[in-house]
Amino acid sequence: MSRGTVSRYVNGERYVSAAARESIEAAIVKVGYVPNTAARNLVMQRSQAVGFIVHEPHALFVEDPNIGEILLGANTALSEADHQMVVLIVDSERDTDRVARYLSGGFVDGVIIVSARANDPISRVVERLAVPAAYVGHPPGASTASFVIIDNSGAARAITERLIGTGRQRIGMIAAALDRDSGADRLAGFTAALGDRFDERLVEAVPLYSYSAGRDGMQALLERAPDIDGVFAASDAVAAGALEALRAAGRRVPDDVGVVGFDDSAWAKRTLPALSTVRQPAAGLGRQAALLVLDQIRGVSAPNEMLLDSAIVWRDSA
Amino acid sequence: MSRGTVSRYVNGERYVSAAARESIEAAIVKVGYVPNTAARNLVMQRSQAVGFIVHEPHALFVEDPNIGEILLGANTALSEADHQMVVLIVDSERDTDRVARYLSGGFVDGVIIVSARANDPISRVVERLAVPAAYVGHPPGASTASFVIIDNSGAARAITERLIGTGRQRIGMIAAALDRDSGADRLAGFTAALGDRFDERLVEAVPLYSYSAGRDGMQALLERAPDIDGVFAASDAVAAGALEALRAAGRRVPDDVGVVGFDDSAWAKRTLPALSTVRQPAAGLGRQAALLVLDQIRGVSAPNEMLLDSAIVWRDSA
DNA sequence: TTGTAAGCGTTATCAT
DNA sequence: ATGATAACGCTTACAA
Repeated sequence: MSRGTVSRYVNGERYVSAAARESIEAAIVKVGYVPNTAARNLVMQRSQAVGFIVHEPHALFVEDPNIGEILLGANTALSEADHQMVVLIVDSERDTDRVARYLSGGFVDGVIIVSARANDPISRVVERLAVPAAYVGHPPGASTASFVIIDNSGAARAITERLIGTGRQRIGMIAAALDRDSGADRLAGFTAALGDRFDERLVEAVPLYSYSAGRDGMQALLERAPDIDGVFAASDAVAAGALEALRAAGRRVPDDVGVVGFDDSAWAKRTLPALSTVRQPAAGLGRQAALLVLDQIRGVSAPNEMLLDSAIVWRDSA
Repeated sequence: MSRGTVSRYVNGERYVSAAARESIEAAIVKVGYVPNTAARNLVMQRSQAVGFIVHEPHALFVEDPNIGEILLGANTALSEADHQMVVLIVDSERDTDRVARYLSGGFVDGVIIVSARANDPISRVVERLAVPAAYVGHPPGASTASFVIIDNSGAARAITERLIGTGRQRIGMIAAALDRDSGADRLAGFTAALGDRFDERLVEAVPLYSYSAGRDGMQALLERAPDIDGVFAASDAVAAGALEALRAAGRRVPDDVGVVGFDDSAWAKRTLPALSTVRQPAAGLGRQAALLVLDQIRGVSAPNEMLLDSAIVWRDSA
């Protein structure tokens, strides 16, 4: 039998006689044949794989439960579409170059990108190669890629308003990651909610959505404005850190100061007191991003955008 | 110029004249040429990529900081060796099959496997294909692969002994993941440390290294043995859950009951009180696993094993 | 120093 | 229903 026949058999096409089928099966076990997908990809010009690019600062990747959730959501959707998700971690300059080469190598038919920053080299490569792409969050620059977002600004505004509603007078914010749209938008929502009452001395900007940044930020806020009685932390991890600083300073939560977070991640239910926060559909973000790339890969649709709902969860911290 | 010359230029070999170099460079920018790595791999028979296979129950992948740390450690080492790390997530039956196909496709030159369970289909594929492999933890079955471990049993024994040393009389354990070597070994160490004083009614087995499993396990233990005054939780997440149950039951930690964990993950420093625990060199495990596969890929050495040190960290919970 | 040509393991298009 | 044969985009002798 010829390679052609074997190929047909392996791909389950019709027109393979029982006799051929049998001898092929025998040969396969005898030789221990496994199809070489790389060769197939070369001729097929597709890989049935989608990259998931994570470009987070070290600490955050480890402690942010959101990204794990997004990852799993994306994997589920890709798996259902019989695509392999390969996650690529960008943790250094070298990584950037290598990942760029990987993408041009035709190893993936599309990519999902989380937390890209303005002027991200990876984004530029993706755009130049015209690889189907979907961002979780706003794409940097004037990209033509798809993206999924939540209304960070609106949600921040809503939760701040509820904080106001509980009678807090001196409300501050620990703003994080202002170089990303999510961070900037949350601050914008906070500002909008406060209106006239906004006092810039009550906002402390920290670099990362991290526990330690939250602790430090709260400390700074307490020094600058000891009369603070409410704080919106840009994420649950930040809020958890703030809680520690508050505790160290002898302030009771929510009695002396109310605090609210953002994400409804694993942190939220496990801090003491449990956090009032914004629920973010992390797995849904991943899933939708996956569906958006798949659409582009299939040529079904042009790049598209999508807004997912978030909701306020009221617990004990405010 | 011919393909051959271009190939030589691209791979930075010698014997390329200045004239040729120039016209090639011009052509490259003009056409926007990017090498197709898939084609190169096909002829070279290697991919310069190493798979990192994660096969964790859903919840754990999201909330276990260890795995993130291992991932990052491995990525650093692979990156230094100019290899692309691709992480493959196994979260369903379909995933298993797809990942197996991916491996046979020649997309990776080797694999790092975390938390494989006995009789793992992925492990069988890896073995059959004779892909260079390194496990973090003991490989299941009589594998010929490399692996990196810590002395789970010895560390468990040591921390239990220190718990005894603080005068606790009724010491129990929340044992987790007994179907994995790490879980089983920690229980063995605990048992050994207690010797005659071991009371099987004081150990509660839970399925996962998770917060909720810890909460439930502690509850069960409190019901069965209200006089318990010390507990070794199989991981920090489990310990954190146990702390919640203890708090709910009105027990003070460490006054009424001392608790110790395992891992020294992000949990440990952030629970109240902070956890006494075993420090596990998570990033180091990842790094060493990477080096072990790289060695095999280069044919430098046969499969090998490696033991990394752990240490006890004494904080406030016991 | 450069060009030529074989070959990597598949799929796809033809004849047969 | 099956066998040739030409791609796919690259590396690598070997010849020029």
